[in-house]
Amino acid sequence: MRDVAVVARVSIKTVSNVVNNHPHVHPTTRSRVEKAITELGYRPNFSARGLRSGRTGVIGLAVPELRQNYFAELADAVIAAAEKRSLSVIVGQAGRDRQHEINVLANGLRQTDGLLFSPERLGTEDSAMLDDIDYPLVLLGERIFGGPTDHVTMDNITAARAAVQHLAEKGRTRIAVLGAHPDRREGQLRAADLRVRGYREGLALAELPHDRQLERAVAPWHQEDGARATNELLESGVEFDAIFALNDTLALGALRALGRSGRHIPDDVAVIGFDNITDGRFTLPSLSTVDAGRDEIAETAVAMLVERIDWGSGVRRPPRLHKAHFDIIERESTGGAPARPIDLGAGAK
Amino acid sequence: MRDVAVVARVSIKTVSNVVNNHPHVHPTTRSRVEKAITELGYRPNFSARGLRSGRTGVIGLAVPELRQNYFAELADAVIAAAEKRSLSVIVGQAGRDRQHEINVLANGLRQTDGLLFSPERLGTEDSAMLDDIDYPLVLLGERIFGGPTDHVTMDNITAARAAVQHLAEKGRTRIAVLGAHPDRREGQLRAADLRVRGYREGLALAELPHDRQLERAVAPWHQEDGARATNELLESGVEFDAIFALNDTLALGALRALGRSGRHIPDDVAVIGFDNITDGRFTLPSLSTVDAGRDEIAETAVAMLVERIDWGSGVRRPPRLHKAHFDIIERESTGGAPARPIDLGAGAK
DNA sequence: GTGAAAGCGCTAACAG
DNA sequence: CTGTTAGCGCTTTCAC
Repeated sequence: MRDVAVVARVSIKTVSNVVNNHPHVHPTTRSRVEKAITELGYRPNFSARGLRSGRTGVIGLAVPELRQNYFAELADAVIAAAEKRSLSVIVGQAGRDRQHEINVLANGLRQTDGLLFSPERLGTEDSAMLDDIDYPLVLLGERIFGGPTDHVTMDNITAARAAVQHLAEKGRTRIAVLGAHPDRREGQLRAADLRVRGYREGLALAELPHDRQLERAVAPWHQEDGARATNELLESGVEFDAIFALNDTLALGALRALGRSGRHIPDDVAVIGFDNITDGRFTLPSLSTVDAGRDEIAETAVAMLVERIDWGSGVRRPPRLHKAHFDIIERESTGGAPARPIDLGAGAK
Repeated sequence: MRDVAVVARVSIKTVSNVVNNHPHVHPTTRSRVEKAITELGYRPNFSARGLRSGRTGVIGLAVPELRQNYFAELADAVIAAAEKRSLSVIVGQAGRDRQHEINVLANGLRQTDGLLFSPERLGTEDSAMLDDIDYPLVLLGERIFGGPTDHVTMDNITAARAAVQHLAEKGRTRIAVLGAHPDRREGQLRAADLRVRGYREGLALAELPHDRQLERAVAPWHQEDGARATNELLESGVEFDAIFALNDTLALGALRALGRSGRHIPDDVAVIGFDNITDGRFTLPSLSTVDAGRDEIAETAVAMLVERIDWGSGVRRPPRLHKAHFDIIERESTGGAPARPIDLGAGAK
């Protein structure tokens, strides 16, 4: 910067003004400085800028694993939302073990102004940690009650209820659920627990009996786990005519297992997932699902985080909760018609 | 840091030594400093450290779009490889338009020590840009000849040839290829162009005729594009008994379109993709594919980038090229047996 | 409109 | 083993 100043025969301050698009710089001076900048190939040092301003212009996003399509799409949306605000995003994967998540939550991601955190293994028992957080934080996807932290999530219970109701309206009476958490304890509020609760409420509303055998614990929520759980369900001999998978990835596994077992979807078994990942549009049959408002979640979360950052650590602000809208997307796996024109195969009857 | 020093009654330097795990610090002093650190909740400022050292400890990864599963899995692998070296990763999505890619390439990602760049829209005509790059850069996934830049890629031609040979060995003679680049010009070396070249070579080796009508231009490489192209192929009336999709995502779209048209896979049409994304293991039928060595690519690329960073901008080092190993993965879509035990459905015949 | 000087938090160099 | 000093590149006063 000093070199630029020398070449342009101005002071360092003026160079700074030009770089930061400050008003009140004489056009002639400005162009002279700009010329010097290109000439010397000058590029501002953001570390230094950050040192001065206390801001890095970078936010962190911690997800369990990017290879789960939902989180990849979420990251996509978060990065896009951040870019609109000239922020970049450091992405961390913390879901592989609990300790890793604890470390991330305790320290944030280095070099960032704040963190969007989507926990996988932390639960209500860890909510005490939240009191010690001294950096801007917004939690995604789950509600840990009583915490002092902003949350962006959706109404898991109501959405799950709606999914079950959708199946019930299709005349299904033996609805299995895939993805309950293996060690379910009272008071937990993981997405899995909330959705199972919604499932039960949905059954009750539809006046369907609740059969424990139809509640299948599955973790993690990968495709192979969905396939395995479906196979177990088939082998168990329990009757069922629908599956509600607690996320789309599980549902894709279920689709495969059902297909291989010779079951017809949706005639023998209807399937609905949760998340509305892109893949679900192009399976055969295409996958009905709950659209969980991913883009709204990303946009809101980034906006909230930016506000927290701008407020600084001075005033304590009350925690906020945003619940994104959801939608039931009916596709072929629950009897919906194929979408036109793209995913309707030629010659389809 | 000064506060910590005061509380621990040592100098700032000693605090620094403790924080950086320097040797030659008296255990007593160390513990006193550590106590002060927790007491005050001190956390080092990485901007300042970066300012001093000229390093940020952050690398950039620019991919076209994270929502394409291949890139999500690549990002996953890159982040994991970076974490092993205590680096974090800023992920940018630059593939939406060409100008965006040019900007990223020209400037790198701010706040980073170097960039891993997987271009989507840039081609050989842009290779001149590479001469002006003044930061550590490693290109992923495509070879732009003659550049001064490190590349990590795979042998697209040979791999594509092997895929075609695999189909030929299965007795297929009318092999369509999905995903050729729409404006194909000579001298281009995009993955699409190289793979088409491999396709042609594979046909020649198998002594199969080359039919231009079986070469389908498709862009971008999303599932819907694969489905659409397959429908067009079906409607065109051209005979074919196999599809080689230039990536798995296209192949998934093809699987759906073929299924809806009533074609049986692999009996009527065999399908092979490219990339070995996780989804391909759980479709019905599961998808044969070319494993493109994603993890090897990520690991090598990060290692190369770290070397470039360590070398500094002083000496000009010659560009390096690493080609990852590839494998043909035979699954059901080309007649392979289902994998045991997970994705074999119960009751499968 | 522009310049001069101070200082953000840290580490490297050197001294003790 | 520990302390002192200087300076990384930038922005922010405050003068002019």
